[in-house]
Formats: sequence, structure tokens, C-alpha cells
Amino acid sequence: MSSIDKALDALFLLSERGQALRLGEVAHGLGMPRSSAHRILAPLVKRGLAEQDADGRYRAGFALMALGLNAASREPLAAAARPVLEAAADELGETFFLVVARAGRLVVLEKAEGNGFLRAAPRLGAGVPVHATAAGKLYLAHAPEQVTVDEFTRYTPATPRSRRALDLEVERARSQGYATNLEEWQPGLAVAAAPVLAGGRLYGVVALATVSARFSALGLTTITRRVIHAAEGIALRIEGRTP
Amino acid sequence: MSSIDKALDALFLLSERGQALRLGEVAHGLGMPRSSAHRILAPLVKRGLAEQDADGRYRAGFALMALGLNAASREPLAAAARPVLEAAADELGETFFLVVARAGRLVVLEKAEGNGFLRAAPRLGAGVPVHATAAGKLYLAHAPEQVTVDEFTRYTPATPRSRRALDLEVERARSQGYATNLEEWQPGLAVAAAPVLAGGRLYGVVALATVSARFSALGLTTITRRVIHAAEGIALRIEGRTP
DNA sequence: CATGGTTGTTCCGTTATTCGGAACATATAT
DNA sequence: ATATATGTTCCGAATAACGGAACAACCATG
Repeated sequence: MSSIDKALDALFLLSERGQALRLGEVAHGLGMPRSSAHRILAPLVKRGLAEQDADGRYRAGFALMALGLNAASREPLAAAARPVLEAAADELGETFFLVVARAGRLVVLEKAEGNGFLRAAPRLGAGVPVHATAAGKLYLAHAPEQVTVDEFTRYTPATPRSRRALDLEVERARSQGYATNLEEWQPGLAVAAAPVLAGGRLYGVVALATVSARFSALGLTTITRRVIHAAEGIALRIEGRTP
Repeated sequence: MSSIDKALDALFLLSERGQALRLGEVAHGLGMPRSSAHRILAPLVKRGLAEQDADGRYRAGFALMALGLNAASREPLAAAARPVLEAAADELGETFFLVVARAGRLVVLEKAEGNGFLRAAPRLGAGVPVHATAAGKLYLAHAPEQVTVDEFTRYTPATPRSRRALDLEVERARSQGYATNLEEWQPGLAVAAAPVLAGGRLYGVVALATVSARFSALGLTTITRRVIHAAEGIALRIEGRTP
């Protein structure tokens, strides 16, 4: 394991914990002595990726934010999707978000939250499983080379058990033009998603997430129509035809 | 120079260039042979901090965005400032932003852009010099221990030449309760700023930036009143009294 | 005030890792 | 077919990482 790996471990550790950590806590979290942790952290602090408060505690640094915002601003897809997602979220009062494949994994690129007290609130940049989500089914249907199904963790009783069971869902998603996920990932969570197809390529997936009860109340046709409409709206903006 | 340093150099290089870079370009940018650059990049790619496109080119990775957004969400000051800055920007049609000190340097934490065709558009997370900005003067006046004046680069003819000249400006900023920067950093750019003081501590600086011509047209009293009002508004929110 | 425990930091001989030229595999252009 | 470019792998020499121990500063408690 290279020292770069260890430094990145430290970086992610600080980012995940969120709060300021003692040197000993970092060392314990990385499984190394304090002196080693100190040496690892020094370059991170020098670049502003980690910071030390007045008590010497370490926390995620500010330069991290600059790097991240820089990366985000260079994602034209997120910019194209934002107004469409917000319009859809305002209209239905439910959470809409955009999922894309990056390095074989599915991540949340942009979102617009609904206004319910109980609402889906995905974290930007967070990963979602392929085999237990509507977005995963659509990616397997339209661009299987962009994602990898490495595991079949059973999150709930409704989670697809095997590749064969999943493929049935994938085939249905392809023919229908949308996919659903009824508590296959998280209990109580229902999702409908539609592909953002432009120029024959899959750019991402628009998803609506809500509580199962409200999903049934709204009705499948209402939901799918709105999700497909949003996905097509984003596809139009990608192609430059922004009416 | 540690290998961690080199990896971070590579990370910043990819972030700054913005576009996908060939391995040779990265190697040249870091001043090392291609094989070394390749080895340095491997752990970054593994963690998603760097990515490779279909042609093998390297660019800033998606995980960077997740880390940055995570760090940003943990900045309560930015959350407190956003609505205040947006209200001010809407009212005057000029760009308002919040500058804070992090690790001895001044950085832009949050912003709300004006609506002019020619308008100030600072990059989030970007650094600004201490000796040639209104924000720098206010930090030197209220919390000199949080910033370091390491250089006196002469950006324009109006840039303060020496520590003595700067101290005069700092003293004026302290007594007036606000600071100005009339083309001391960038030609044509005029800024007025006010301190966000809460509980006797300086949390940051609110600044209004615009073209010099509009600065004069609006008038100093109008501008300072609005900037001070915004800074006080943020201070109130920090102290928990959010009316 | 002394003391025991904690903190972050520095030191240094041993050891494991990084280094980079060269060779390789692949793709595109001449 | 040849030439030049790419990203990747290999391996002995050179170097930087390792971590226990010692240090300095702090804060409780006796």
C-alpha cells in the first residue's frame, strides 16, 4: 500500500467524520502509529486539504471545497439538469435527481428536493447500488458497459436475488422506457426513473424518489409521465435545443 | 518532496487545467517521467479523485466533487450568508460575496452574482491577496492573527506599496467600520466591504464588487450602507437570532 | 505546586517503497 | 508497411517512508 493511498485514506476519513479529529483518532482510524499519521497529514495540511484548529485537531480543509466546486462547475450535464429538476420538483413537491455513471459506479450528480416533511434527500456525489435501483436498471438496459454489477446485496426482501431476476427487470425497463424501484433498496422508498437519451447515447437517469404511500397516491402514470418529460427536457438541452 | 506532495500536485494540476490531460502532459507539468506520473496517478484513479476517459486521458475525478460538497455543507457560515447575499445582490443588481480567512489566506466562501453584463464573478474557494483588497484590510484591522501578509505584489498603480501605507488604510477601515478597494487589485474593479462581527469575533467579510464607473454612480454612502447591513444580517443569523 | 496523563511534534536507524530508464502493447497516421 | 504517438509494465538502484522513543506543551487532579 503506497503512502499516497494512506494520505487519501486520511482525506476520506476526515471528510466522512465531518468533525475535527485528534491525531490519535486519525492514527487509530488508519491503523498506524501517531507519528506516521502526523507525517501523512503534513502534506495535506500544507495544501489546505486538511486543516488544524486552535487545539491541533484535524478536519477536512477548505481547499477541498475549491477543488470540488471546480469539478462540479465543469459538469455541463449538472448545469443542464438543474432547472429541469427544480421545475419538476416544484410541480409535484417530490424529490427529483439525476444519476450518472462514473468509473463504473452510479452517483448522484444533481438534485432538487421536494417540500414534504418526509422526503428523499440524496447526498450529492453519493453512490447508489446498480442492482437495486431504477437508475441501475436503466443503465443496464441502455449502456451496460458503463456500469458493473459486482454484488447482489439483499437490502430488502424485494431486492432482486440474482442476475437472472435483474435481467427480467432490465428488459422490462428497456421496453417500457422507464424503470421503477419499489422498496428494493430501502424500505419505504419508491422510485421511478427515465433515461436521458441524446444522440443515441445515455447521458444519465432522471429519478423521482418518494415514500411508497405517496407513490401509490400519485399514481404510476402521473409519475412516469413527469419523469419521462423531465428526462426528455434535459436531453433537449444537451442537444443545444433549449426552448 | 514526498510522494504525497507529488500526488497532490497532480490533483491540483488536473483541477486547474479543467480539461483532460495526456499522461505526458501530466508528467511534463509535474516535471517527472511518464512512468512516475503513471504510478502517482494510479491511487488517485483508484479512489475516483482522478478519472480516465476512453482515450486514456486523465481528468479531475468525480469523488472530488463529493468531497468538496461534503466540506461545503459543513460550513454553517456559508449557509447563513447565502440568503443575505442573494437578497442584497437582487436589490442592487451587483455581486456580493463572503470572504473568510482559512489557514492564513483569504478565500471566497460564498457569493451571489449581480445581473449586469459586466459583473464581478469570483470563483468559490479562490484566494484573494491580503494587502490589496478591502477584505484584507478588514481582517488586518479586526483579526490580524488570522492572516499573513507575505508579499506586496504591485497589481496596479493604486496597490499599497509598503506595510506602512497599508497600515494607514487598515486604521481607517477600523475607525470607519468598512473598507474600500478602488482598483488596488484589478484595474476597473471597485469593492466595498464590511466585517461580520459576532460575539467579539470576526467571522468573515461581506464585499460588494463592481466596475469603478458604477461604484461612483451608486455612491459611497449607498454602497457602504448596504454592505454593512448585509454583514450585520449575517452576524445576527450566526448568533441564532434569525428574524 | 507536584504529578500523572494527555496532547501534537520531532528525531533517527532500519526497512520497504519509490524512482525512472528501458521495453512493451496498442493505436493512429503517414 | 512504416513511423510516431500513446498508456502501461518491469526491475535494480536510490531514496523516502516507517515507527518506537523521546520531547515539549498542556490540563486535569492530588
